[in-house]
Amino acid sequence: MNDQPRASRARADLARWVGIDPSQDIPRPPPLSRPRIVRTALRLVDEKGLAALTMRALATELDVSPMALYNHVRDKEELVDLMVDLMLGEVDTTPTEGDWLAQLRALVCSYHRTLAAHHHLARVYSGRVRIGPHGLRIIERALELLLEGGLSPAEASDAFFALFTYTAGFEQMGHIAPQHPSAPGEEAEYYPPLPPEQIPAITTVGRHLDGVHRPGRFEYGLELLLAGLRSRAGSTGR
Amino acid sequence: MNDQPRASRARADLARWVGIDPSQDIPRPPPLSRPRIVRTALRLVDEKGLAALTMRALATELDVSPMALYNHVRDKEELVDLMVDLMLGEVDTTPTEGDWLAQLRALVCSYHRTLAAHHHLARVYSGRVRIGPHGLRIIERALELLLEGGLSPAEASDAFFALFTYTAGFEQMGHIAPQHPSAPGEEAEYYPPLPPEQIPAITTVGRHLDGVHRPGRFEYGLELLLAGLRSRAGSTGR
DNA sequence: CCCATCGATATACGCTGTACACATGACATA
DNA sequence: TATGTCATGTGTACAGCGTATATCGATGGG
Repeated sequence: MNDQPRASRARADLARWVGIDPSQDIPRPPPLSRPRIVRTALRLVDEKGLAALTMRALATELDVSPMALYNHVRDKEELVDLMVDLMLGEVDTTPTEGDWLAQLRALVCSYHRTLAAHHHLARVYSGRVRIGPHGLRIIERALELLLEGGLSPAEASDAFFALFTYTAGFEQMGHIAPQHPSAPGEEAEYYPPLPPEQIPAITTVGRHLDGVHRPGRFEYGLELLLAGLRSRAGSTGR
Repeated sequence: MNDQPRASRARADLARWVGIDPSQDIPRPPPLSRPRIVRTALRLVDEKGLAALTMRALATELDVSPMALYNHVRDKEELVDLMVDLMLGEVDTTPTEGDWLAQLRALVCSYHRTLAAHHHLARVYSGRVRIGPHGLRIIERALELLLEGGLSPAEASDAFFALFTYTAGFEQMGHIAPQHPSAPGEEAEYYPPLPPEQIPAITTVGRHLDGVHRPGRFEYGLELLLAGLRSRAGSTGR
């Protein structure tokens, strides 16, 4: 005996245990592969947060030994890069109707929606990440539209950064809770709360500050940027 | 013997070793305190990067046992929050000359310069961080100026987020190196490089894409946002 | 003078990423 | 059919992490 791989033997044992014929094929999990690893990792992070992404936890999820992952992925950093590019594959870059500005708005909104859908991963998404094919496709599309709008290459580059760093930064910024957390006294405060008269503007704005994710808040900043771009599009650029 | 604390005994031993009178006072390190811990941690991160911030390394830097830190700081997360607020203390919020837009520009630029000066820490700076007194002061000043500009509380809040998430996102975004890293072949590529004809817009823009930190790039996006705000300032808001 | 208290220490635990040596099963070749 | 070869999965081990816990030592008040 002992002539079976561990996994299939375990599956047969399980079959015997629950009382079904172990010789009949228990549906075996699909073989380990780079895409399956990355997909599973992304699902794991989406569901349980970034801290839950552990090589051990991921291996368990895939019913495999931790070190097996390293046959397909150099290290955890590469895994994260691949996850980011997988996520970016969800951004819709197909041309839509409308002028270049409308299409740019659609592109950036799709980018934003994608980051929001994977906000745990978005929090780690920064320039450190290697650009993959999907990221490249997004950049290509954005620059194409900016050039179509008449911007010079230098200005198109600046505009691209403005749009996409705003979007990434927006999704990274969490909740603002300057004073009392929702359950007062539950978490001890590092800082003594300030009386309202010392922060009149904050007091005036009040609840409007709560939460980045108020609907329309992202679009507000985006429209500011796009309006600026429209007004510059005709001019000669730098 | 053994009636001296370890540190001072070690200092006396050192004095004897180098041949000076151990009874005369070797300048003793300042006592451990919360501000000193946070200052040292910030210096450590600035010099060696975020990964170098280890409770053990920080303790060594302070010539103290690792666990001693926990008498002054709840855990590493609180330490980072305190570091962020210490950093934000460098942002200049004093009123300057000029109208509200000019002052807002000055404020955001100071914020940006501060983040750039501590770019390692800036990379971790996100909304998860508790807002401390210095952060609060910056928010207060920004909202004050936006309200002075005639924006409604709701719009002032949106504008605040637009400006500061753009800035934070900008500083978080690192270098873009979609194709070959500077030393080709040095790092293995995850992704096969694409031929230029598949990415014409990127090819056209070319070297302008390199690096977020091109001088003036941050200001370009900032001016887009400010121009949008100016044009909205007169209107009734939402 | 003694004891309480508070800060620093030493030790230890569970967790992480991953290096290394080995096992195994599939396949090319003879 | 027998035999290497090689890719892929396993088991073990290690250094380093944050930090819980117990202990120790100096110091200030009764």
